[in-house]
Amino acid sequence: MDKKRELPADVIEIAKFAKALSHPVRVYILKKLAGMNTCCYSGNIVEELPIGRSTLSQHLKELKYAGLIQGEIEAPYIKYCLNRENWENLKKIFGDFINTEG
Amino acid sequence: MDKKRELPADVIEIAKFAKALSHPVRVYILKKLAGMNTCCYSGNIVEELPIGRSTLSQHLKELKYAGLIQGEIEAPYIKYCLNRENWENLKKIFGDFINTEG
DNA sequence: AATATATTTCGTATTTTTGCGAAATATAAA
DNA sequence: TTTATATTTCGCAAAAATACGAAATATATT
Repeated sequence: MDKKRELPADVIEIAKFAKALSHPVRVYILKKLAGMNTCCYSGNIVEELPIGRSTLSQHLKELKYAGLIQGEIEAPYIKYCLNRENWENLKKIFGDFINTEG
Repeated sequence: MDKKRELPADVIEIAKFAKALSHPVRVYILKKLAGMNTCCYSGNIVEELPIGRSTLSQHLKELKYAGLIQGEIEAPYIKYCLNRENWENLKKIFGDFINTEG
């Protein structure tokens, strides 16, 4: 029987990505960006959702922090795109997790 | 351009499952249960992790609430097992999500 | 330089999550 | 029936997440 220990790194990584996906607004944004093979603007997203601009901004910030999206200035807009590299990483991590087998 | 609307049901469902996975202790438990093709006891889990018994109990409660595990009394223990049906559901939901394409 | 537009940051309030120890519960064993 | 064991629930405190409007920032246009 294993003794008390820290949680394994892969488990922590799964939880970190899951946390980024734990709010429907963030899932919506990621799904949109992964679905369109293009990018989008904060202003367009906020028109589709029942939240304010500053709230959206916070969700975008969290997705940036998780490395899942990136913003590029295209003044006066900011164009948000999926971070393909980390998105692939998330796919791998989650793919492995849901295929956990005995 | 779409007008402000509620978030789609599938997006909400993804976020709900992601929330259940947003804490490493809960990921650890699910991974363990999905990996072993068997069940386990609260007492065995708590010995492996750096958290107290009542804290673990709360995490188990959340996983139960999310429908991902179920407990069966096997006095004086409680045997926790994966809820295979909902686990399959999570696999499908997440599988579809990570395969979101343009 | 002044104005208009898009977005973020700040300050704040509310709610939710996380964690713990003590007490309660339930049941097996003596 | 008493005692011991496993787990949960309760009560609480601290931290994090969520949301908003007002103000700040940055930059294009006039």
